[in-house]
Amino acid sequence: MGETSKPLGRPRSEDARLAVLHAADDMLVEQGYAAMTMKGIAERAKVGRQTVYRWWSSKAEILLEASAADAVRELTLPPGADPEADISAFLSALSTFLTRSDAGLAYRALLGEAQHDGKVAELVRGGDVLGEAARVVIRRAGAAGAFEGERDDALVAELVGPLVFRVLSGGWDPTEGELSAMARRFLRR
Amino acid sequence: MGETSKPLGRPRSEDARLAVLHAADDMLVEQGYAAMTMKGIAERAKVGRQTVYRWWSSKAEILLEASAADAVRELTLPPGADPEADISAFLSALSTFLTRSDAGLAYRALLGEAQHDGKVAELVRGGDVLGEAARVVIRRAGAAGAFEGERDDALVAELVGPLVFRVLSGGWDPTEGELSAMARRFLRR
DNA sequence: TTTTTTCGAGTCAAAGTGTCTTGTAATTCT
DNA sequence: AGAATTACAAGACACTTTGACTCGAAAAAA
Repeated sequence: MGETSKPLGRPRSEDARLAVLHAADDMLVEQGYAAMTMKGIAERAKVGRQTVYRWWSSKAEILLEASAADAVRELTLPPGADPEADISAFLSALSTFLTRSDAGLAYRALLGEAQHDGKVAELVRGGDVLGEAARVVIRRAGAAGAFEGERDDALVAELVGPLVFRVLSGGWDPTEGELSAMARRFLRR
Repeated sequence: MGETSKPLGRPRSEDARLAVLHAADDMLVEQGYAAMTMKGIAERAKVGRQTVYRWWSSKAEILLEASAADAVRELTLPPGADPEADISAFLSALSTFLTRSDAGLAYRALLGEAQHDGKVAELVRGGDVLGEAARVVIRRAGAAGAFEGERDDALVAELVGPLVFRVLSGGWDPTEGELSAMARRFLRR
């Protein structure tokens, strides 16, 4: 059962796939989420409209695929010297991601859309980008045995919740000092 | 300069205003944010389309006005017996607000929209409903002198951030036990 | 009574939606 | 080689929303 036979017919065009992904990313950055349309993406990517609808059913899906890989890359860091430096570096990366990176812009757009679109909510729940990255850092900091008997999700929320909340609700751009204060507070618990 | 003379012309109809607000609220609950349209709201409120556009420029603005008052009411609680009970009760109210109340549904929709619409972002920043309510509770708990020299915004984010993050990113519905654990953690810092 | 502003109702062009059609290209199966 | 299958770009199609606009009527101050 290891090998699936090659599917019939003309294979999917990787060129077309990438063109759509890049067009979506560019349009989000240049014109904003509201101005993004399926029609506009198809035209910009020089791709048939049906080709877009065949593989994605909404602009949210396109955006998710376009940004997920970048998000993971930007939030995956080498281990720091000590737990405080490690956590602090992660919060700093998260802050930059949320406020400055294209992928972060897409993440916020998606999280936003998830609040009033059930399908997007499932997508976001499924590809839990932030959570994955945060868990790695938390485990590293807790290797010595702290955080015993605490739910993973609760810890993730404790770590990223305050920062994410401030960015989402106010467009706040934190200083390094505030970030390391947050890191210290998280570790003393 | 205390008194402004009465404006000329036909006064704004309070009936029309309320009809629009109620129509928007009902449509959000019954059909969801995506299905809400300016046209639909006007028709349901039995109001001219121009009347809607004259006073509000987007469905987000209507929703904000429709839910702001309710939100404040639902999140304003009588003081509790002790700080822990007080904070715990607030988190419980916040959780119910976010996951079950109509106004909370509107709040999440607005916070979502703010992520990809600058105008909505300013509206949300301006009418900082959650922050106002949280500050009251925090001040009450800190009356004895805790939390000295800490920025208000930081404290608000510490208190509500983890809960809000979990609801926004996963539609999570917390138990009473988890809420009081969060309250205790917030007070021991 | 005149002026000013709002009211409900509706028209209109522009744009997006998602499906469908047409003709062509790429790949596997017989 | 030829048939079957699937993807491709281009665009037609009916439907909907948008936001500016027009119309005549109504409500209040000057």
